[in-house]
Amino acid sequence: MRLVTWNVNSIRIRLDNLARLSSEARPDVVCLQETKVDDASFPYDEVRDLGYHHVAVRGQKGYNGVAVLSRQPFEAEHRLDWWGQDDSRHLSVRFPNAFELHVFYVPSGGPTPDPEKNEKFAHKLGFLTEMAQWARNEGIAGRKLAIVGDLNVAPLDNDVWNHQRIKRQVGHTPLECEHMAALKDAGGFTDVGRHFVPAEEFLFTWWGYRHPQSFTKNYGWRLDHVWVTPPLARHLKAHKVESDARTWPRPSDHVPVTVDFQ
DNA sequence: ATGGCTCTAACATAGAGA
Repeated sequence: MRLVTWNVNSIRIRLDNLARLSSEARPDVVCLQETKVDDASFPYDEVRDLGYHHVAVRGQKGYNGVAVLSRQPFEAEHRLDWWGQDDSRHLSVRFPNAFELHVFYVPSGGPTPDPEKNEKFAHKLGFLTEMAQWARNEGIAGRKLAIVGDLNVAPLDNDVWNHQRIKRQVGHTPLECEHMAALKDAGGFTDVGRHFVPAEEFLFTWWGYRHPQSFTKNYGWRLDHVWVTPPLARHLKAHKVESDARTWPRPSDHVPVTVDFQ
């Protein structure tokens, strides 16, 4: 089966791009972040027309929002709150006789990498800390499970285009990278991107809008992740960052990440 | 140090993204 995670930066604006991805990559399951739409206004008919008849959404007006689109049915759906906030940053589903899938949209963290001065950064660190506690307390490492989504941290040196320049910026600070390492350890996770692409090579999933040449100059970051527990890691088959999607008309600043399981 | 650009809400411009 083929799984995709993608921060679409508004599902309603990105429907044509979703249709193109659906046609070209033929994913079985699509996990979305930043849908930016409340559940009543979600474009159910449009995604059903693409073949995704089983849909779980957790959205809100204007901000955040996650969703799972699937060609096959899933059994159960859960929503967890983090940092005491019901703000549409997590949704999970269970595929029968297969695995649990948890979709996350981790807070971006605001501009200043200091939790004393910036409540958004404190929120981000608290969110990542609670994820690690959850992974440990719930025995995640022993379950057949994947966490996917925009984790908003580029954890390794070659997950950004210039480590020395960016290591003081939110999303790539040593403190955030330590929180990611603790989460990875707590769940016994395999970082699927780095399972297939050596840490010596650049690997990016996000190119900002603000620099018009960011994609052509490859000023990228790896913010979007698929992490799997040991029982699921045995089934990994392939991985691809769909970088071409950044050149499509009206692109999201994030591109889809595809993982194949056998 | 700041802004670049894109999206939403809502109707001019401000907030958020990272």
